[in-house]
Amino acid sequence: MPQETPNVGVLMFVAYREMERRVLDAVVAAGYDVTLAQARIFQRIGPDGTRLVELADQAQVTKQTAGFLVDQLERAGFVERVADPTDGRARLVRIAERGRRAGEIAAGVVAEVEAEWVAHLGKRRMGQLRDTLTKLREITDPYAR
Amino acid sequence: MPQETPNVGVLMFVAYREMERRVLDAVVAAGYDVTLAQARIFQRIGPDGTRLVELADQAQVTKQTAGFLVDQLERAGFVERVADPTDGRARLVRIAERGRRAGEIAAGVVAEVEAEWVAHLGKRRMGQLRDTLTKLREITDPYAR
DNA sequence: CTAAAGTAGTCAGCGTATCTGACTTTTACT
DNA sequence: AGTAAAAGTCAGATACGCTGACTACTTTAG
Repeated sequence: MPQETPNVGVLMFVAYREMERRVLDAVVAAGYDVTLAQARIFQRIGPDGTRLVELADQAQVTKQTAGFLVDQLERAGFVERVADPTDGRARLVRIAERGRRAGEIAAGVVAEVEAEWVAHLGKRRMGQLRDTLTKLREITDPYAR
Repeated sequence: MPQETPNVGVLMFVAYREMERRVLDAVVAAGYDVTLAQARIFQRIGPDGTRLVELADQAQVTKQTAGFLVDQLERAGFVERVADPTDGRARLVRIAERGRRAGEIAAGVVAEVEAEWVAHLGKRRMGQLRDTLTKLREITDPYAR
């Protein structure tokens, strides 16, 4: 679909990609050696831990892939696996201390990039953008929390 | 960066991913066997053909990776390589007949998904979204055409 | 007008990410 | 109790993407 005026999806991709690149670069530069795929999984872990299959669904990869990435994150000390008290089959992937520190750096960069966007778009349009995307999520994200 | 209220980047990713998945599924279902990575390159090819390095830059992969994917697209008959008349070092990747047909299917699905978004958001907000993202592209896409 | 520097693209080798399919263990339903 | 479903793992295969090194052509500077 070659086009001079990219569709809305592509426009979102471009901006997203910029955010992702900036965040990952900063986290890696801070000495937390994490890959893009690992970060995409890590990002989805909830405050009380999340099951592997849920992470897989949300990141849109198979559970095998998610398991593979969680293995790496665990070996690097970013996450830990604990038994799920409510279901003997399941285990919860939880953010560990080192992961928390890396997450804080990431959050800082996210705030920084968003501030740049506000500076370029203006506060009003940035607010609209966030609201519209949140609304759009209702029909595009089956795993909306 | 686990969070209940995802940042704007993640929100864009979710919607983008939905669009991408829908388009790719439709194209593959129509018998055009193309992978995600191939589609991301293909999508960037301009109407008069585009150089490999440009495709690589825009898709944010190395030129080797882009070359690898263009090889596959060429073998499958989606694109063709022609010499660049203005520069003997370069060749232009151009969309071939089969690619054009696949691109038409993709464009149809894009229109369909966008129509769903308009139905959910309203015409006004969809217009704002497009405008805002286009504006945002000024600072997030160094390769904006 | 030639030497140096830069750009387009390819080749080779490697590691990461992702998939499909098959299996184990534990729930949940009837 | 007995079967179906769900969570997770194991094994094997493929696709993707990277770095480094190379060739060929073009541009620039002296």
